[in-house]
Formats: sequence, C-alpha cells, structure tokens
Amino acid sequence: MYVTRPNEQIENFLLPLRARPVQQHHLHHICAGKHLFHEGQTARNIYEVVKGVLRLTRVMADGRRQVIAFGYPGDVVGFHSDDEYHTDCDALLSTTVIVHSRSALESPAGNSALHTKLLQAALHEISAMQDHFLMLGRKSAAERVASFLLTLQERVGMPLGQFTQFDLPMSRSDIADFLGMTTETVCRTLTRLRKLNIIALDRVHTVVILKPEALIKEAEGRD
Amino acid sequence: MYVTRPNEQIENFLLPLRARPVQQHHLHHICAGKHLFHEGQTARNIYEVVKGVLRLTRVMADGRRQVIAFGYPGDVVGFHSDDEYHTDCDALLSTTVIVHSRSALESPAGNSALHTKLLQAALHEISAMQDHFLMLGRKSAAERVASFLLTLQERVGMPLGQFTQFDLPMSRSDIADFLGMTTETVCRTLTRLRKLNIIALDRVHTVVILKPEALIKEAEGRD
DNA sequence: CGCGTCTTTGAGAAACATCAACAGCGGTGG
DNA sequence: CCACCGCTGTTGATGTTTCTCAAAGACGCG
Repeated sequence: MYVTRPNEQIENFLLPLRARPVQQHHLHHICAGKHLFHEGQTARNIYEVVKGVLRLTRVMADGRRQVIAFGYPGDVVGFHSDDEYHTDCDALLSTTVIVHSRSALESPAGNSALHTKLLQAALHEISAMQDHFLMLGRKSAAERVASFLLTLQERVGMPLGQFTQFDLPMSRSDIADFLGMTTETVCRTLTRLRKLNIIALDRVHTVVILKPEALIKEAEGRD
Repeated sequence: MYVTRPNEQIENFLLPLRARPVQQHHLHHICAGKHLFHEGQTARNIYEVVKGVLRLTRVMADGRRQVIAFGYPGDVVGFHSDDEYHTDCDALLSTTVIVHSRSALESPAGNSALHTKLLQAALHEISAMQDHFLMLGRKSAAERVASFLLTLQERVGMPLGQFTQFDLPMSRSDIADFLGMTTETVCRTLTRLRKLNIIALDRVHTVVILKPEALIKEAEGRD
C-alpha cells in the first residue's frame, strides 16, 4: 500500500534472496464486502486482480441489477472511456489488486510492457464480453448455468480424485444476475444437474464436476 | 500509412486547394451484403466505419445467432485479442471503412494520435457492451426495442418537421438477434408502439419518433 | 405481373418469473 | 451447549412473457 522505498540498492542488499528486484507495484487490499469503486465515481486507476474475487455490477433506476463480470486473479477491471467508472466493484472475498494508473493504459510512456499488457487485457475483455452476449441473448437457463460452471472449472477448478472441484464465492442471486435469470431458476437448474449426477454440491458453495462431458452437452443444448 | 511529411510548408504550397493536408488513409469499400471478415479468419486489421452500416454477428453450432453490434460511421470494428476475428462482419449498406493495421492499436510507434484514438474506441466499446448486458440480461421486450430506437435516434436521427426520423437498414430478424428476441416479438412490439402513436413506420424500414418522452418511458419500463 | 422474401398477425405452447412457504446454516446470546 | 434468529438457499404452485408454429399480407425485384 503505497510504500515508497527510499533506496532500492540498500533494500536489495538487505534482502539478497529476492533474486531480481521486481517492479514496484502499488498493491491494494479490499476486504470481503467492501467496494473498490462505485459507478459514476471519478476513475483514476485500473486494477489487476492478484488474489480473491471481485464483482462488477450495474443497477437500473428501479433496482434491477446486472452482474457484468466476476474478477478473478489475472483479470483487469476498471476500464473506462471517460473519467468515470461505469460499474460498481466490490469484493466477494478478501482481495488483493495491483493498482495501475489509467495513464499506464493510455500511454506507453514509462512502461511499454505494462501498456501492452493492459491493452491486451482490454482486448481480451471485449472478446469475453462478446461470448457473454451469446449467453444472455440466445442460451436457455440450463445452457447458461452449465456454461458458467464450465468456465469456472476451466478457470479455478482443482483436482479432487478423478473429479474437478471449485468454490462459488458468489451467492445464487449473484449468479442469477450474471446470467440474466432469477435465483430460483439458478437453484432449480443446479438441482437438476445434481439429480442427473452431473455435478455434486458440497455445503452450497462448493461444486464438484462429476461428468464434464455431460455438462458440456448441457452447455451446448444437446440432449 | 505512416507517411512522413518532409516539409509541411511546401506541401501546403503545392496543394493549395486542400485546405488542410488530411492524413493518408487506406480506404476500403464493402458492397451491401458482402463480408469484411469472418469469424476465425486471421486478423490483420481493424476498421473504422466512415460511411454505411456494418453488422457484427456470432453464430452457435446449431445456428442460433447473436448480432454483437451494428457498426455506424465513427465506430471501430474488428478488435481481437489473439490473431483471429471473433465475429463475422458484413455490410448492410454499401460501406466505406478506413483500414488500420492492428499494429496501429498495439503500438504507438508511427502514429501516437491514432493509437490513442483506437484505444479510446476500444474502451468506449467496453462501456457500450456493458450497457448492452443490462439490455440482454434484465430488460423486457418492450424496453429493449424502445432503448434500441432511442439509441438510433440519438445516433442517426434526422429532423422531420417537429419529429425525428431515421432508417433501419437492418431486417427485423437482425434487430431480434441483436436484442435477444424473435422477429415476431420485435414486430409485435413495434406494432404496439405504432398503435400507441409513439412511433410511425414508413415502408417498414423508416421510423419516425412521434413522442420521444413516451418512448423513454417505454425504455425504462415506467407506465 | 408474378414470385420469393420479409414482415405482420394470430393461436397455442413452453420457458421462465413470481409469489409463497419451508429448510439449512451460521451466528449470537442466554 | 443449546435455543433462537436471520439470512440464504430450495422447492412448490401459479402466472406471465415470450417463443413456436402457422398463415396471410406487403414489398421489392426480375
């Protein structure tokens, strides 16, 4: 958190085990449930998730909510075209981010490699959002939930015996608002997948994928 | 194309009729119905629409289609994070685009102003897509159609007496695939707006907005 | 003028939302 | 340690929106 190091030479001498002096990053920590930024707030930075999970949301005047994305480690959040953030961003878990000044994206001066990396992140974001358009516009409830689980499996799945397991740090209504449906439909769909022995649920927030191929079939709407 | 001008004074003298020496562009023309690029095709360029309208689409294995966006003059299309385009792109009307090498976005070397402009276009694209998420995930059919008409009015509306008029260069099924609904529902919704005297339709593809405030109410779901 | 394509309208079906009640779980205080 | 409380999640019954299927009408093009 914004520690300035008066003399890197000395620090490197004092910490010889750190083979290569890593670039100085502004790290920031967000406790679970706390906000990183709000919609409409003046945007000064973009953030790279290192640990934890962020939730990006947008709400309509009447309270309807859309979860734009979940920010997992490696994701960059906070892109903005004018001077304001366009979403709320809060932490589902205790989360650490690298703080990049918006100028790091806007201009390569200072750090060309970082500029390129952030630009690539933005372009990747565009293509991920295009995928999500198909999800929201054209897929059935069952396909959406199955696709969602497959994405998480790919992203954060851990081996558990012959199966894959991962946590759902978000609530059912977060999932619903991400997939454009209701919590009840998310539940029913998960229950159905559980009864088909395609997945198992452990204490509500842990998923075990039992039959990946069957889940892929569900995601593609094949029967 | 990165033309260096050895002496602007002289060029202005030699070409007195061209008030301000415009930057040299690669222009490309696409006839209505023709493709600019296909999904999966190797991506070498990004394109800035000058005239006409492009359609960006993505299709699922079983044929379900999502229109990702319509590219109007000023829009930039063809952003890609790896080496392939992620959508199909074809022209609804005879269309002219400026061809920018992907390196113009990826590196500021050669033309820093262009680099910045393309980057801003990418960032603007992200925020526009976030809006569309709310549309696809949370809005009713009536709200989607009304929002769509309002966006076009803003973008390409022409005064017609005290009203505003514009063309719909796309088919009803293009609109449906953009808004995540069926052509029939698009039709019924337009008919309803027409019967409420909120809009008028002239020969199917021309819209006149009669009551903008009422259309805004429709778009926000107020009654 | 005829033909094909796109649009519109209607009737019925399906998917999903809504409303309501209950269950599970964790936390707190007695 | 247990009982209670509140929140989240689950399940069921019903309602509504939208989709699907079908047919007729409009428009453009040759």
